[in-house]
Amino acid sequence: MMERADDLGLSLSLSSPLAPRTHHVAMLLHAPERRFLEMPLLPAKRVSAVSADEERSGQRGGGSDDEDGGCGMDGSRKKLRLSKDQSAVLEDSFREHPTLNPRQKAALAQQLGLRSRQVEVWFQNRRARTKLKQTEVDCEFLKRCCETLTEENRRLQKEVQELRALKLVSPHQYMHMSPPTTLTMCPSCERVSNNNNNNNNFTGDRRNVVDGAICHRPIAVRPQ
DNA sequence: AGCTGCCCACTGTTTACATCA
DNA sequence: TTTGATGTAAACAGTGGGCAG
Repeated sequence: MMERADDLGLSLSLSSPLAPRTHHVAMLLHAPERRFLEMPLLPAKRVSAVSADEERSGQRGGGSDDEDGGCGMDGSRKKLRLSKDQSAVLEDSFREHPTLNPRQKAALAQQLGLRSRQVEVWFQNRRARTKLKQTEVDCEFLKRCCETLTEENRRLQKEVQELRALKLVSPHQYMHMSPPTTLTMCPSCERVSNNNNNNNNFTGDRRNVVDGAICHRPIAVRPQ
């Protein structure tokens, strides 16, 4: 029963102060990935489950059992389940600042009726979850990049083969052909562009245009 | 150099839910 | 259809190491 990340609906907002510090790949994400990252916060299934449990147990919201560390009379630790409201407040707070200073922590703990330690642990776990989900997103994105590049490579190999064959068969016609698809890699930003639309790599203007931005050290790659 | 507090990674326990016989 | 066993994912929490003040 592997739940997909988007089913879980965890928010991994790139606007989070956590994101730029820890995840470089996230900065490269295109629109679909962004949409995923901006999904709602709580897994709906879990929310309803907790609510049902709340109704059954009548516990929740107060952490009144926590000064003893949540242990029952027999010494067994009773697992705490945060209420929907507590979770919502914590999530809101997390979105504002993924790490807490001692004052914020104490205030939040008081507001929610929890121990500071519980708030601290919740934030630690929340950061870990965020990181895990982000890693999954990054992995998925890189996988798609790899597939795209593999496909592009295959296409270009084929094109090279065809051009070589053409060159052998009719060299004269080959000389008068328009330039084939050519990829140009910018050495500074390491991005690859298709210069079919701008042939300035092979004209007077030797600058390299990558997605509209002009880089200054052109490298032209042409089929042999 | 030792202390303290914080964070992270790892791990264990508990809980809820899905599936199947 | 109901029920109990089982597997899995998620949430909460403890522990130890690293690091900065």
